[in-house]
Amino acid sequence: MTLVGTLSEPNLLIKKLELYTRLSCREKAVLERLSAGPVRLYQPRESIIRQGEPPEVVNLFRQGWACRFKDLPNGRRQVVSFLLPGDLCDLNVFVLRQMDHSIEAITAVSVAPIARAEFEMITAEYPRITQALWWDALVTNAIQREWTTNIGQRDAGARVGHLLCELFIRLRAVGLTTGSSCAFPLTQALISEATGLTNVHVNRTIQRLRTLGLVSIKERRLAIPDLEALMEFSMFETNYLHLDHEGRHLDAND
Amino acid sequence: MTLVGTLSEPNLLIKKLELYTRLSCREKAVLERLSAGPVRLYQPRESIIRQGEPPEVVNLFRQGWACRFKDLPNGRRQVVSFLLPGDLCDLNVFVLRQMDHSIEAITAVSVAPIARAEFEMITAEYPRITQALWWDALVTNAIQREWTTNIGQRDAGARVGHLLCELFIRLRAVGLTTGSSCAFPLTQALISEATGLTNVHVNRTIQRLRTLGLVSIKERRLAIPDLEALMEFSMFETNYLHLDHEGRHLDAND
DNA sequence: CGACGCGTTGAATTTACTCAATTAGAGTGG
DNA sequence: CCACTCTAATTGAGTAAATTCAACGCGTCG
Repeated sequence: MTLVGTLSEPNLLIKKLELYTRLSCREKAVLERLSAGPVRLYQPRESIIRQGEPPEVVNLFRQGWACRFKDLPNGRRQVVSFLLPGDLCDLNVFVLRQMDHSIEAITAVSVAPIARAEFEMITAEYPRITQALWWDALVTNAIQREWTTNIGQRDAGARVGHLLCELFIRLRAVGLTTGSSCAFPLTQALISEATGLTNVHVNRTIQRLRTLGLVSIKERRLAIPDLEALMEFSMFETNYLHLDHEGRHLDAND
Repeated sequence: MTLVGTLSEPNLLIKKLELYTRLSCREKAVLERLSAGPVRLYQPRESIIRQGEPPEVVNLFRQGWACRFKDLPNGRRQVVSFLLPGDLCDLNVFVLRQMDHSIEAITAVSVAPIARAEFEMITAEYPRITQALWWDALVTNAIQREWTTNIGQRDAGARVGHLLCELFIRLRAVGLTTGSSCAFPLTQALISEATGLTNVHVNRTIQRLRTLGLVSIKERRLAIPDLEALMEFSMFETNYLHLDHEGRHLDAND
């Protein structure tokens, strides 16, 4: 892990929270400042935090992809979520003593660590932001429930398709897609660890999705020519992502 | 659903929260009062809230078992968690506009609905309780991640065994076990919906666990003669339940 | 070049599913 | 008390989905 100075990309956390409710300029400025501090950089495959360690900061993911996973005694592991730019993790820092899972960089990752004091300042003084952070945490849970459902009920084709839909839509929500495609750094091995399938089977499954014209993955990019069709095929329903501005009654005016 | 007056059982929410941190007498009194109001009763299989509806109250489960589940377009459903006495659900009431899952009674269930105002009073005035409620919410997430892992990585035997370990230990944590056994109202069909297996396969799996002397389920009771052995068999590690008094630094003195 | 990561393929095997029928038990009403 | 009904548990046989194991191709990088 490397520490470097300030970066200046668009703040995707703000973009994401505004899917829930409109923030005021002042609130946005506060969030900008939060994530404008020094940044930690991680290399692909580098560990960000490990199972058993105490969490120390709230991490805001600025660039790159990471995954949350659990190791099992038999040597296998389950990826339980993917962390994308704009995502927050480890809100448990203020409560839990030790991590029950690990987080690891997939690509090069830049993270803005947010200290406890800053967080408490926000929750004390900016109720609308606090509410939006709650929304984010609850959506994270909803995603976790959907993953349970995905692995438990869908066959390999729909299961992989569902994961691809989710990632595409989450990326689109923060503006990281271009038309019907997006950057896609996941290897088939990672997809298999996330879906509970073997890498061999994932390979054959993706080939089938390709043959059906539903997806195309090449050169680290994912293209979904007909998202509606893939959603139908994968029994994907967007509601669990709660992206339809559900906090509109709280919208700021300025 | 039926409304009835006050009941007086031991308050399992308090018991559960004290696994995290010791509460003061005053705090306990507040929590007692919270859940001492009128109670809602549900019959087995009765719906408590349905996917798509807006959540209206925070429900504290006082008696009985319920399950949270998601319906799929193909008619199947996935049970994503079980709600036991002392559990809270639908903290999302203040944030999300619509439920992305349903909740249904398994046995006869009695629930104490907690209004928004009461909740806000607590978070404003009782930081230690608030912290403990956060702990509860975070543990709920940790459980959801473990379920994802369970379904994704363990074979049928360990998967069912793991579920039984979890339920037993959660019940034990609130004092609802007797020696090595506990009430167990789940049908094999429910177990299959929770584990992503078919009921036929669950049946054969439980028979195997029985033959191995690991569990015995009869007359709506579960007995686990050697919990250590079942945990080993199921690759069960308790850490994700965060039951070891992690908030001890916050303990009340009186 | 050689090592390595990643994707791909084949063949055999196993786990879990499907479908259908049967048994057991609890509860109901005549 | 017994027939009737329902739900839940159980069994058997055939099938399908996914796994395992092993090997190979291909591009990148040191």
